[in-house]
Amino acid sequence: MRCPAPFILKLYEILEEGHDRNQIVSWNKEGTGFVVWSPDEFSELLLPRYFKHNNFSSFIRQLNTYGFKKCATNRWEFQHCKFQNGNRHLLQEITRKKCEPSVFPAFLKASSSEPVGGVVDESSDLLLQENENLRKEKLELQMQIHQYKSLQMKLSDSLSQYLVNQNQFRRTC
Amino acid sequence: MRCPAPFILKLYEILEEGHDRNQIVSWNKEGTGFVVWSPDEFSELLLPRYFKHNNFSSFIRQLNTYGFKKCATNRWEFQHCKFQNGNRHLLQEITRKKCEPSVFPAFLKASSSEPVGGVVDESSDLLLQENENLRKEKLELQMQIHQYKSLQMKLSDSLSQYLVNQNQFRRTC
Amino acid sequence: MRCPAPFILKLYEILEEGHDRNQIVSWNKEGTGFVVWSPDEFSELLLPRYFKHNNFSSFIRQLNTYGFKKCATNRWEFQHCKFQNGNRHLLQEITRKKCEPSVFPAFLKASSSEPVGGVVDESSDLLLQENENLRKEKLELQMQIHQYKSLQMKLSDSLSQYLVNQNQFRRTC
DNA sequence: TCCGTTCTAGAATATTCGTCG
DNA sequence: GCGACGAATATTCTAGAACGG
Repeated sequence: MRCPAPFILKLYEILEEGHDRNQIVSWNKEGTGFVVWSPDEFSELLLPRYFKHNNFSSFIRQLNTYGFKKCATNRWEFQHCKFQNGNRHLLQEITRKKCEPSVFPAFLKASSSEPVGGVVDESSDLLLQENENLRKEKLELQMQIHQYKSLQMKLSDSLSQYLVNQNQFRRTC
Repeated sequence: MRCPAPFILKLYEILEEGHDRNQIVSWNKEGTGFVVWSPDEFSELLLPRYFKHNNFSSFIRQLNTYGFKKCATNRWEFQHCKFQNGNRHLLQEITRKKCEPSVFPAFLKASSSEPVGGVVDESSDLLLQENENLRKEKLELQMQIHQYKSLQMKLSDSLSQYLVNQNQFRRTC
Repeated sequence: MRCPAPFILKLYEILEEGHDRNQIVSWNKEGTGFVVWSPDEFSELLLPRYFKHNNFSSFIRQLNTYGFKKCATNRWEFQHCKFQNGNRHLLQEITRKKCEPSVFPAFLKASSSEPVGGVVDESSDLLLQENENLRKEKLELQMQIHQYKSLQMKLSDSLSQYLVNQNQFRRTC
């Protein structure tokens, strides 16, 4: 893994650029988490600078997605064990929680690693899959044909209409 | 389905609010599609008003996601059979394409839905029927294509013939 | 390998001929990548001089084909480890990515060409052939559709172009 | 065959909305 | 109410696929 997730990096940068915005958001005393002191100002001033929205709840959703936990009842303080002041190198260990359906990768791994031989059901399954594909492709073709049909109509209309106009023009020219 | 997808609705509204922005984007003549006449201005002025970005490519990605097709080689003109000027009620029929990461999910679904009891003959029988259907549908498609081919020929002939006449007309005008 | 790929060479030349076009595109500070500062001007002024188009997206596609990566979220900055200011001799190491049909197609191909796992039912074998034929026929259909699509495009372009000329003609007639 | 151009899709992250305990 | 999460849509970056020179 090369670099931290974009969201994590931006969050860290927001805290790095402290200045007088410490009254809006800052690391906690121990540097083991951060506190949003003023959700309103944070949402209106800082969020739009770093993200494509100004909703505090969306920000919270991202925090949860990356495994941050709210760790106080009376203020907006969040923690993640790998998110610490001064330890930028830990950031890349903070990943999305997405629990990967994992049915898939597992299947791929299995099919590629072990010889497919011997299991009769698999061949039938493959045929099913084959037919599934064919059906989908057929739908695609039908949609394409329909579109060209529309275009054709449009073209035909334009042309005939133009011919009419043109004849009138000739007469009056 | 209650109302159209957000993206579709916004797209329609952009075109509805024509005014003098028709030089940036507008319905085509027949109202069966739309043309982005100036991608630059469209990206800088209109996109940020309706979406959270100003990237033309992101806009294109959304169009493709909802099944729109580019239908001209020299302009940014797009069509979708359910996207027509004046037919707002059709918008809700425009939906996102299912991701179905292509072949795999289909395979998984098929294999999981079937009783794993190794009844190969039954599945083979089903596949036979499946193929039968596919063949019939394919014939349908071929007939359709033949029709459009004929129409196309006529159109092309008319147009070229007209161009010839027109040139003669100009000379003698 | 003798000389760099044409695209890579042109890209390098564009950056070499800096002048006052640095406001359109230039090397980054470190010379480890480049930034397109003004995609609009870049597309309209520079692309046509070096390539056969003026589409920014086509330019991006080429960059990706050769393994360049976008390395900033707020600007069009791209990097490739072998693309550095002053190191012209590295350019020939930048090559097109090989198709590498990924895991999937390979698996599918194998399954369709030869009966998997050796012992497969006769009926299944027939179905395999059936599907093979269906696939071929589908390709035929696609080719036909593509032909009509091309014709359609040309027709449409011709017609619209002609209408424009015609209007001009009328005014001056 | 390889490269370039175009159009569309895949895949990952981001944003929004709603629900559940 | 509240904190966490699922799911749908949106945005971004990269790749697939077809065609043509």
